[in-house]
Amino acid sequence: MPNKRNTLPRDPQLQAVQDKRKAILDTTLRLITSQGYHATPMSQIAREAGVAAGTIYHYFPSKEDLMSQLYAEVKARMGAALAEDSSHEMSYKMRFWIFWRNMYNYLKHNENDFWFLELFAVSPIIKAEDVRASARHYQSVIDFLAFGIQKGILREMSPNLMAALIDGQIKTIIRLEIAGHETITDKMIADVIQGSWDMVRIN
Amino acid sequence: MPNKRNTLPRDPQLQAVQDKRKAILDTTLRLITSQGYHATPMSQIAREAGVAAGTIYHYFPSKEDLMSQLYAEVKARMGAALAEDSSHEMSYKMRFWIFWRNMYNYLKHNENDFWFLELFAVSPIIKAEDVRASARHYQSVIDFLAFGIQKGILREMSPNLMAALIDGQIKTIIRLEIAGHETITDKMIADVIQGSWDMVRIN
DNA sequence: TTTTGTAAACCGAACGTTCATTCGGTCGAT
DNA sequence: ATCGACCGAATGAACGTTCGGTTTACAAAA
Repeated sequence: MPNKRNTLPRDPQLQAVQDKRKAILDTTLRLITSQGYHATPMSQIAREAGVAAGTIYHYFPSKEDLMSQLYAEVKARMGAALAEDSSHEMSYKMRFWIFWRNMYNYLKHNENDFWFLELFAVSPIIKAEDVRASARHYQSVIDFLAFGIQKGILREMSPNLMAALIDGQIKTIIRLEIAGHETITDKMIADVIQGSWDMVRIN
Repeated sequence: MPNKRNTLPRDPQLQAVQDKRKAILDTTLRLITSQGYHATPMSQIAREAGVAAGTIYHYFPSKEDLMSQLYAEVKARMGAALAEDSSHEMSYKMRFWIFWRNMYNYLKHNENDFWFLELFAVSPIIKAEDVRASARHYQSVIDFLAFGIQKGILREMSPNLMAALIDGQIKTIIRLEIAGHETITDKMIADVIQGSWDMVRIN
């Protein structure tokens, strides 16, 4: 592969470029989740990210596109977190349990990511196309559920429906936990995991 | 009770007043759910509701307050729908089933209400105070679940957690159904109800 | 090594638009 | 004659985006 285009740029410059871009994305995530979309002006993002307003437009063509790219990054981060510590050598139930815990732990310890996804799951700002494009990060989970059905471990049910139901349960308990109206004990978490499992497995 | 203040105003006038207020609320609900908050100007609400912009401010002090009042009305509507056709003479499981179906049917046949609640459940526009104030409409459900626990029918679990989990499951399946990516059969609905029931009952 | 060329990164004041809200006034009912 | 309902043009603030100019990075030329 003598193709020169594959040569990586020098480190310091790449780093600097990523720093600004990252600062903008991080600041946007923080402000949007605490203030909402329409209450977060570009000028504030610029100020708190330590860049000029015009600089944002060097990296992102518009506010809307900034949101789309941020959405994609957050989705990718969570997709990566999902697969951790899972191996094909474990029992099926064990792998199910690990997927569940990975998603739960990730969302619980990344509240901004959680709220951002919640906000934009229902918002007309993120286009259906962006949502579809990000779905690929979760294909491994869908495949895992389909495999379980095929092996006769899980009930005959659409894997997408299954995934959505489990996703809903995890997000429900995290919402309660973050809201703080309810103290969530480890036993409650265990109960909900067991509930998820009982919901999809063949009895 | 000779108190004159309890006398109802004459019908035609009251009707007229309610018509404008209702037209504003209905139009707001329709536009917000299809366009989002920040993309729905007061001028458009006024135009499509058939009133002048200034008139909205005769009924609502601000856009934000208009949202709060609309939120309260939608919550109250759904709370009322929940209790229908339920009677203390039925079996516990039957009443559980009816609550579930009532909420499911209501949200499925009132998509605008559903999306509005979804939008504002996570939006900073609706204040925590409004959310808390609307919770009373669902007290009957919480009481019903607490009663089931006390009778030894349901698992020892916080009724609020139970209610949130079931609420989450209903909304999850409706989201899938409205999105249309997944064809939801009656059997799938029955499966999910059964799943909800298995999740909370003592086996 | 030093100078020069140049293109990308960056800045922030300025622009044009849009929006929530106001207000002076009209209308209709009593 | 009075008062609340209602109107819609006007207002002023806030916003997303643009743009002319400055700085920085780096390599080719001297």
